[in-house]
Amino acid sequence: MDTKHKILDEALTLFSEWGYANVYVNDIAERVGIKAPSLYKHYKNKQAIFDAIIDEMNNRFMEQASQLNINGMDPTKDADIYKNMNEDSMIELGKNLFLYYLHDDYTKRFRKMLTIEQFHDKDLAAVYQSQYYDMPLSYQGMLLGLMAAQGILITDNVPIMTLHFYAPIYLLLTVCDREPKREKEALKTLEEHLRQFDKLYGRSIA
Amino acid sequence: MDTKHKILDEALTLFSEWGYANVYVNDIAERVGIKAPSLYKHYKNKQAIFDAIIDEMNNRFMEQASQLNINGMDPTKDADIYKNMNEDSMIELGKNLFLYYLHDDYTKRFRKMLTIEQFHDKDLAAVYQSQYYDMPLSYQGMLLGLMAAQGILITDNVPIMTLHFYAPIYLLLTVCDREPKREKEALKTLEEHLRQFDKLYGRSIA
DNA sequence: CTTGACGGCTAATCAGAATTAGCCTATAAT
DNA sequence: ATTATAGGCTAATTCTGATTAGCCGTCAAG
Repeated sequence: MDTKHKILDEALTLFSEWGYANVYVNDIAERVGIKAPSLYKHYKNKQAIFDAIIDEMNNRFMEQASQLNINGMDPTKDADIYKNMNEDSMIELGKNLFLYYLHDDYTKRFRKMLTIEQFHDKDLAAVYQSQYYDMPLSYQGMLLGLMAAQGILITDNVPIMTLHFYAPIYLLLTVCDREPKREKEALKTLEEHLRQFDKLYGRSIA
Repeated sequence: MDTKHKILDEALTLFSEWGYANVYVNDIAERVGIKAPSLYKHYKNKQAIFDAIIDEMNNRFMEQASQLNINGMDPTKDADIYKNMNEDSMIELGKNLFLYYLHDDYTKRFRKMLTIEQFHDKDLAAVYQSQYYDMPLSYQGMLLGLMAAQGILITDNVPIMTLHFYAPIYLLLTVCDREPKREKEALKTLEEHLRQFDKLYGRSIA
């Protein structure tokens, strides 16, 4: 990886753990394996490093969103993927979602950084809201809605059902971000949550 | 309020919005209405202010916990309070919990500060975990468990039912912390969540 | 071969924020 | 009345961390 990019990478790691203000350009340089002044050959200043990270994130999220939209717009694609959905699809969806959020290194660091910086930056708050509230609810709402349409799940209120699906996942995620050692426990709880969710909304109860 | 305490109060306000490192002793002093050096008549240094806030919080939480414990230990007290519980009790419990967390000024500021500082301080992470995961689940688990014992709620897994009750409340709380303007929307969602929860677990379904 | 851009380094410099020194006033206890 | 203390102020001082200056080696393009 070229230095310029390694700087962003290491900076993100540090920012996500300590917050912007607690990280010194020196720390970043050290991890990159150069001296602090050399950073300035690549970025105008510390703030520019932060901004570049945000930019990169925006790009990634934009890609991600456009992909979702394309699928959302194209019923054949959806049908293709979800034509043989069943109860297990839902459980898979939950587990995959959780594990992706939890283990994807970039996502994880970015989420933690957002968590730390959200309150003093409106834009970051908005990004957080979008990534961890609005988009998950609407995207998963679409999937669960499909399942409901097929009678796999039963409800008269898809958004709230989606909330019931997602909120525990989110809560467990924050637990693991805070104390990774609780991951095993969280995974067990996740399993139980999904099984119970299936009992509550699955056709088994009808 | 005496100066010494006002310092803690204003510092907490600032820390909860900007994080420890982004707040200057000058800012605190200004809000208190004194000059920065005067702060040092009350606290050894900036860190001591932070520590005093944590101390105060520990005391409050300890009190709170001991009260819960006393109730938990004393079945007559519980019976007294919860003998005529019904579906509405559960809805009340949810709304009160949410509104208390959301509007209690001290709680709110402290929660936001914890959110910001949690990742670089094991102790704070533990406090957060306790206050917003373990304790709510165990305390509400007790209450919902009582309701289940009385047949008001039906489940074979009280902990997961409690998670289903609490996780959406927590998620909506974080939404409001981030963007208070979404409070109305969140309250509406909360209502729907609780009604749906009642449908899913209440005896109406049995 | 030689030159200029790139990216590294050391040694300043700058800026800003925490903290200390030392003084002053009010007040409460002797 | 005297004095000790609490708590405020202004004016340093100190510390720390970001940034700049200026030097140097490498290497690719001409």
